This record gives sequence, C-alpha cells and structure tokens, in this order.
Amino acid sequence: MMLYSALDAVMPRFRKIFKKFGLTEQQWRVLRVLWETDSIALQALADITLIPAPSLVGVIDRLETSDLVERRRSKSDRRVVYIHATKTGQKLEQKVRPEVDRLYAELQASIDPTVWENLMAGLDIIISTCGSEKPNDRAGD
Amino acid sequence: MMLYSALDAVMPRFRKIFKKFGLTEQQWRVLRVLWETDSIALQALADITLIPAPSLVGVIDRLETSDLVERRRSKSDRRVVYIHATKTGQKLEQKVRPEVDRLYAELQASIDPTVWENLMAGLDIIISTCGSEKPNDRAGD
DNA sequence: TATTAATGCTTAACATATTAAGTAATTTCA
DNA sequence: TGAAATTACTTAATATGTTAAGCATTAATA
Repeated sequence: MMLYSALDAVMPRFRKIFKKFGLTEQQWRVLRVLWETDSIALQALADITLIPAPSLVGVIDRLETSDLVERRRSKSDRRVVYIHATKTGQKLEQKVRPEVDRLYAELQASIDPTVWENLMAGLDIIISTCGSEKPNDRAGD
Repeated sequence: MMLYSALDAVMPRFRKIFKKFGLTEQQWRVLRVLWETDSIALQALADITLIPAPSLVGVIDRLETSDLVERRRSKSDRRVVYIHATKTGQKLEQKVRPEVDRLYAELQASIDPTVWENLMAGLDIIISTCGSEKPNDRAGD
C-alpha cells in the first residue's frame, strides 16, 4: 500500500502534463522509449515500458491513429513488428519532455538527497530480490 | 518507473494468492478494511483503499454479487451508503489472510532491515511531500 | 422558505491491466 | 523433411483506472 500511496501522490501531477498534450501515461512511456530508440520490437517495448503486450497493442493502435507512431513488419522474421515514432511523434518530444523533466526535478529537489538515495536503493533491492518470479520472465534471454 | 517496477516485481505473487480464493487485488483491499471496520461509508472506503469511487462502485457490485459484502443506505443521511462484510465475507479472512501475511513476512525477511526501514521512510516522505496536490483531497475534513 | 450550492453515490465513455486463447511464422528434431 | 513445440503478435473477456457528468439528498443562504 505504501507503493500505491506514493504513486497516488506523485502521478496525478504528471498526468496533468500529459493530458495537456493529449497523451496518457502509457502513451508517454512508449514515446519516451521511441525518442531514444529509432525502432524497437513490440515485445521489447513492452518489457521496457512495463506495459503488458496485450495492453500495448491497444496503446500502439491509438498512437498510430494519432499519427504519432507507425508499425513496420520485420522482413527477416515476419512475426516481429517494429514500432517507430513518426515525424509528428518526434516533434512532440521538444514540447512535452521539458515540462516533465522540470516537474521531476522539482519533486526530487523537494526531497532530502540522502532520503532519495536510500529510497532508490531500496526500490532497486526490492526489484532485484522479488523480481524474476513471474511466469513470463525474460531472465535467460 | 522505479515505483512501477517495484510493484511489478512484488504484486504478481500476491495476486496468485488472491486468485486462489476468487478475489482480485482490489477486492482484497476492500475486504481487508471491512474485516477491521464493521461498517464504513463508500467514500471513506475509497480513501482508505485508494480505489477511486467510480471504480469502487463496480468492485462493491461484484463483491455483492459474490455475497461477500452488502450495501446499507444510511437512515440519517440517505445519500450515504454503508458497506459491510457478510458472514461469508468474514469467514474468508481466516483462509486468505494467513497466506498473504506469510508472503509479506517472507518478502520482508529477504530484505535487509535497514534497507526496508529506509525504503518505508522514503515512501512516507514522498507521500507527505508530494501528496495533497490532488483536486479531491480530503485534507481538511 | 425557495433557491442555490455542496455532498455522496452512480453512470458513462474511454483507456488500460490481467489471463487465456488464437494465428501466423519460425524453429526443433525425430 | 514434416509434425510438434516455440515465438511474436493479436483478440477476447472481464476488471479496474481516469474524467466528466448525472441524480438524489442535504446544507447554506438570501
């Protein structure tokens, strides 16, 4: 419940920014990856964004409708679909990212650095200790 | 993303337990409160469980269908609906709670106590520092 | 006291999470 | 090589999150 409370305290302020640009939180997560990675397979994108593949299909569908991303089927392995940002999607970075980064920095600045470090370290340990227990884990890839 | 990763690492194991008893995570959260509180208004329940009121309506609907909880309209203020667990819902505690508590203790035991303390302290600070910025905050009640 | 504002729950519309199953393409191996 | 197991994405069914609006009830106030 502590983790949920923390998210519940922090995320609404970010969502407010996303909404200004017609984005949802998940759409933001996807775009953020695509701004760094020119092209990426759907499954890999799901792993990075922590959006389950079935949900991601819908997210990509809507981003595609908004002309922010495109699908491209791989030539070498026709099961694979690569996702990449369109020009429109790329341009969005300059507008959204600064606001998000500013809010993030603002939040971090309002927390004692040591507390912040301990928090991140603790989360890291939780993730590495409790993780890798899920059926679909990609540990050995 | 760290917070999401932590939840993503921890929650699936709990959900597996819930599912054994035909419960979802949210239904568990609701029941857990009702096991302590004989009767509680819907809005108060929403605040405690961190389940938004519109979602909670559906959760309660399904719990009511499963005969685990009941609605009672307040006599003094007929806008208010009180939720309380049925006999069946109460009996469930003896079966589910031990397993959940055991898993929780197990997770906590696998983490260094100091790390755990720092983590909880950090989350607390995040919650109190960043919280109370939401439109529907109940700070002054 | 008749309006108006506020409160508490509900519904609605859309987006996402969770599981399980489906489909097409690829790989493994007898 | 060809059937069986895998893999990558998709669809489906149900449950929940997020916002906004609706409804009945109550409180506030001129």
